[in-house]
Amino acid sequence: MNEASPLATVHGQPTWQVVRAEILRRIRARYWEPGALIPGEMVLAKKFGCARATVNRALRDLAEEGLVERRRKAGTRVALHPVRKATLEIPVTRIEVEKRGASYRHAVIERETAKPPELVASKLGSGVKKLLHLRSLHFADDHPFIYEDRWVNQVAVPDVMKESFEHVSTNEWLVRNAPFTHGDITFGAENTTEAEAQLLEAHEGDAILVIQRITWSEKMPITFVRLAHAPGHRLRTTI
Amino acid sequence: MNEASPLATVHGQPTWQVVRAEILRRIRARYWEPGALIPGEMVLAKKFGCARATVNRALRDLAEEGLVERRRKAGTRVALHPVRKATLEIPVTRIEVEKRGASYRHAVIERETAKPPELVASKLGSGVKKLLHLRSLHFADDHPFIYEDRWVNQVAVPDVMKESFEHVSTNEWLVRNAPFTHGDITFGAENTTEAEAQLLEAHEGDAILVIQRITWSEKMPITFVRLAHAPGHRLRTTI
DNA sequence: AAGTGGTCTAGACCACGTC
DNA sequence: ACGTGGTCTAGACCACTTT
Repeated sequence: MNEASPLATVHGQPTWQVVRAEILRRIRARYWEPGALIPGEMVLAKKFGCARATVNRALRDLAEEGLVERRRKAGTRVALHPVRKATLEIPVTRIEVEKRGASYRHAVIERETAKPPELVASKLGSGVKKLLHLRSLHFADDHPFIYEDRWVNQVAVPDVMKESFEHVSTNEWLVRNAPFTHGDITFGAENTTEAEAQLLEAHEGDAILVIQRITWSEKMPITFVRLAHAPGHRLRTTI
Repeated sequence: MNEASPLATVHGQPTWQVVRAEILRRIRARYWEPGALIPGEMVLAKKFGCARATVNRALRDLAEEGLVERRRKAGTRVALHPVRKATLEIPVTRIEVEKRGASYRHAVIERETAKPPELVASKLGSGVKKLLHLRSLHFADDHPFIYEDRWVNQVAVPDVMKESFEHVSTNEWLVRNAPFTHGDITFGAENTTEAEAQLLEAHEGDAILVIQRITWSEKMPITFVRLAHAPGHRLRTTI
């Protein structure tokens, strides 16, 4: 096991990635054990024969992935409990359907201005009164794909009242017209109610994946949406 | 709307984040519309009164988030379909339970060396023959939390045969003794079978969140695991 | 008080992809 | 061929913490 080889002889790859890979190798080989202190950036830079900024880039990347923990003055340590992070892409429904090679279509089932149920109101904040309620279905190749139940804050997005959403899905329209700054998402499994089952062409009680999302623009809540996916729907990702 | 203010008068925040915020503001304000070409790094650097590397850092960050698309020679464009990415943290089960303020305990239900079902075998690759099969339950405050069904490749992790997993969960042991390089994850909803329902103290047919994970060390498959969560379990994250 | 990472700069060279 | 982003460097100053 080589100790201090000045930059491994790898080509094509940027130096910081080579450094990153070498540090990763040492961590995995237990050369630096979990919880152990890794040499400082200047030391590593000299060892690898590169600039400190390059080592910094490598370590910063590893820190973002949760494999090392960095603190000023305290130094860099190998993470005790490397929390792996899986990133799920949240595309617009139309794109998601088309990516599966299916044709997309959507239909608005109900559209009303109404008082939200307590559950929705509490999540959006008590100050939100005027809400547009939209229920719609997204289809993939004419099969129900997602049943969407959405509440939109009219104060945050006044233009929403002018749009029928017959040609553009609410989802896509909002991305264009009311970009959000941040949001909360929860993933869960639920048994379909009779009504949902009918809409999704499923059987009552079928297990479905339900995603709830609330988005804000700064401090102003924009929308709450509950997406009930057809049975069998799966989310995939890699780590 | 100020046009070319050399660095906004924001304090405490690193310059690259100020630049990033300003670019983000212009995108959201439609100053640069979706699909539009953003000025080059050198131009922006001069406009903001900072070094090109600083602008680069800001734009690189935005690119990673999917808000802009960058290509050499072609330049930087505002993304047409900003794919938001939600990052889910995948902690060791024990940590996840303890983070909820509950006490953790686990129990091995079954342990055998067996031929995997076709479904598992196909996912791990046909070359994998010797597998350890482990079924176990994870408890939170003595209530079933996750039912785990796991297959471990004995060739990749020979030491696995020496461990009883009565004191350390397989999950945690593998993190220590067989770190993986990458993996696939799928999230789905399923109705519990009668057997599962009994283990999870649920009713047959209850909707549960099921996570399947396959991990590799380079090209060697390490383990396949199916995690059946107790009814009502939710994953949360922010975007 | 001192050491470590965080950031910034000015300049340079290079790789890629468009032209 | 040429322009843009990608990377690298050497040096500097600063912020945060631990000692």
